[in-house]
Amino acid sequence: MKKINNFEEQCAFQEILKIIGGKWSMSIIFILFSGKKRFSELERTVPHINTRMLVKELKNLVAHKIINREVFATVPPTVEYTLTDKGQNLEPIINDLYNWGVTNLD
Amino acid sequence: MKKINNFEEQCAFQEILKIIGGKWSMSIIFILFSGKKRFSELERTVPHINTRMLVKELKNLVAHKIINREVFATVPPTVEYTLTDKGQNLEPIINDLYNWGVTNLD
DNA sequence: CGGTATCCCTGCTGATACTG
DNA sequence: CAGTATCAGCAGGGATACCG
Repeated sequence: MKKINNFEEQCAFQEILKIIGGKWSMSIIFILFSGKKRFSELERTVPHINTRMLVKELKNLVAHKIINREVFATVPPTVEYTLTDKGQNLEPIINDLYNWGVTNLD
Repeated sequence: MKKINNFEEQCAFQEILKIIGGKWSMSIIFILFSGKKRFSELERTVPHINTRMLVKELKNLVAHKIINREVFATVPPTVEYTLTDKGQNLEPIINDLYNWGVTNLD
C-alpha cells in the first residue's frame, strides 16, 4: 500500500474520476457486485437511467477493463455484463465511500 | 459498518459524487491532508485550477462540512482552510481509491 | 490577498425514434 | 433484446477583468 506523497500524483484523481466518477458508474458497478446482469436488467435496476447513458457508461467501463461484456448468439440476442478482477477490487472502496456518505452527510 | 443491500441506497452514490466527485474536490482534500492551507497556497498547489473553480469547490466543501474556513482580519486578509472530522474520515478512502487507480489502470 | 462578476463555449445529458 | 442515431438544452468549466 503506497502513500500519496507528491505533487504529480494529484492528477491521478482526475483520471480515476473520469472512469468511476460518472453519474451512473458507481450504481452500475454496485449492481454488478451481486453477479452477472443482462443489459435490460441493468436498465430496469439503475434508477432513472436511460438507454443511451447506460450504453455509454457500459462502454466506458468495458474500455477500462472494469467490466466484461459477453455476447451470446441467441435469438433474441443476449448480452451479459460481469465485473472483472479490477472491478471486484472496487467493492470495499465503494462500500467504504457509501458508508462515509451515510454517516457524514445529511 | 453497514453493507449496501437495497435499491434506494444506490441513489446515495449520486449525492456523494456531487460532493466529492467534482473535478477538483479530491485534489483539494488531498492537499489539506497535510495540514491547513491558505487560499493562495491552494491556488498554487492544485495543478491547473483557476480562481473561479477553486472558490466554487471550496464553497461546496465548506457547505458540506468537509472543510473549515477561517478568516483572519489582517491586512492583507488571510483565510485558512482545514479539514473537518468528516474530511479527515475521507483520508483512508481516498488513499485506497488512489491505490486502486495506480494498480488497476493503465 | 482573497475573492466577484461576466462572458462564452464545449460537451454531457435526456427524450425520442429507429434497427439488426 | 440490445443497442444506434439524432437533436435540442443547459450546466460545468475556462479566461479575463475587476473589487474590498
